[in-house]
Amino acid sequence: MSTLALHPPADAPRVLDTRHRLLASAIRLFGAHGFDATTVRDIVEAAGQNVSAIKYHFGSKEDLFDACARAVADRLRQEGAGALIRDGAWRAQATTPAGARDTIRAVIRVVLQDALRPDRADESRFLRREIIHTGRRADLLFDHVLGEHLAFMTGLVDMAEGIGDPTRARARALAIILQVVLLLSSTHFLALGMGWSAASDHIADIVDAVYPIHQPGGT
Amino acid sequence: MSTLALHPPADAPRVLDTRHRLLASAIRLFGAHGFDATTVRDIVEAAGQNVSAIKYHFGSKEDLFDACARAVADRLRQEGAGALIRDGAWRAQATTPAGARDTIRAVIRVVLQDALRPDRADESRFLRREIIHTGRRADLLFDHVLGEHLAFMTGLVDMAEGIGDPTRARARALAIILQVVLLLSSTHFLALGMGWSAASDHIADIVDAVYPIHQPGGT
DNA sequence: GCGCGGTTCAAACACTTGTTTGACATGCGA
DNA sequence: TCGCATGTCAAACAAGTGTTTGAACCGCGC
Repeated sequence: MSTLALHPPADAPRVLDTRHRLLASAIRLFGAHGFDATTVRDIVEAAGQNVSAIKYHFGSKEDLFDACARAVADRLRQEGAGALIRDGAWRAQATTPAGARDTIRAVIRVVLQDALRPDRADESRFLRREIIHTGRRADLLFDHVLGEHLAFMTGLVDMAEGIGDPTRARARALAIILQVVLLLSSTHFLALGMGWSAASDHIADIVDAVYPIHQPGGT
Repeated sequence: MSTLALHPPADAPRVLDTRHRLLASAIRLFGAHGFDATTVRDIVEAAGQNVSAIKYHFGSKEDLFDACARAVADRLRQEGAGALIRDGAWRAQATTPAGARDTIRAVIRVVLQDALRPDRADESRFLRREIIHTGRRADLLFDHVLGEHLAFMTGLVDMAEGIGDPTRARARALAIILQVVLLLSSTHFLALGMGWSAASDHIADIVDAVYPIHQPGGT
């Protein structure tokens, strides 16, 4: 069972364990199938709990979903790609266009690897589904997670491509991020179009597709 | 009411009219909210019909959805961007890297405009949702619509960027197509990230973001 | 042991879902 | 006009949904 993620409670009073098991199961199932297609009975069964535990601990199915969104935002911000992005080392090597280009490719690679880590896959999928599907808490996840990525990528793209115009740089950064988000999520499309069964086997290829070394302009 | 799309029946026996109204409403609602979130009562109410009309004319909700997928595939293949792509004129100007780059941008622009046409918006949204969400007939729509786009774009990208390797060119083309698909669909994300309320107002900006003139390699 | 707040449980509730039913309306040839 | 196939309709059905209920259980201070 892979429900052990999400702050494994060390001291763990019984009630906290129940809450965490419910949250982990809900994040996994909401992320995999969406809000409507996930039933509260699926969630409690996966967590080994009773239906009424949701009302008792969270209030309702919607409240549970909100708690999932907040938990995902907190975790990805503190431990996920967000933390890597805030690492100052990236900016040091992005002071020239060529350096910024290498940095963009490195960042994309790190984000891909991080999103595919088994202990982050559930939260990452939840985030992507909210973004792609415009879920009910997409705004929260954008404010707490994606917004930071977008600002960071905007600076890199501006330097790498010498854009100058902030709006254009921002749009370009958004397009790059959306590519990563969708390429990670549309596994069926990757299989149909490329014959790739798992994105994790083709991280380098995806980096090349999203931000190629050989640019349209030359070689 | 905008349910008048999709082969407005000229001769129109009563039964065909009913079928078409149901199909049009179903495509619109399935595309807007997805299979699970759309109820048969929503569909028949929008079409001004009775619940049992679905069983009588299509068999079941799933069969109705299949009919929608086939109708969307047929229409977009014959009249949508697919027909534009098969136009031989594109290839004539794509015999040099610079010409191919211009062609790619022109194709993206045409695809965007076509997808946003009021009389194609419903089918386009249905297609995008199936692709993004890996719906139950994503394979059919890929085979009949997207596959053609991918092959066409692969050739253009290969020429434009001098890639050579067919797999890399295909992956790059896939990434470009997915960008367009997602940028068209994630209106909420466009609003949060860019402050753009409607994609139709920013087609030129989106083309620049997906396939910029100024390339990473230099200005 | 006793009582009590916090927690869990099986069962039931109210509602929506896709589907089915049987009656009714319509058009058309004999 | 009759018979009949074709469409349509309101009503009901069975299953699944989120939610609520009231009793039982647990751990702890007294």
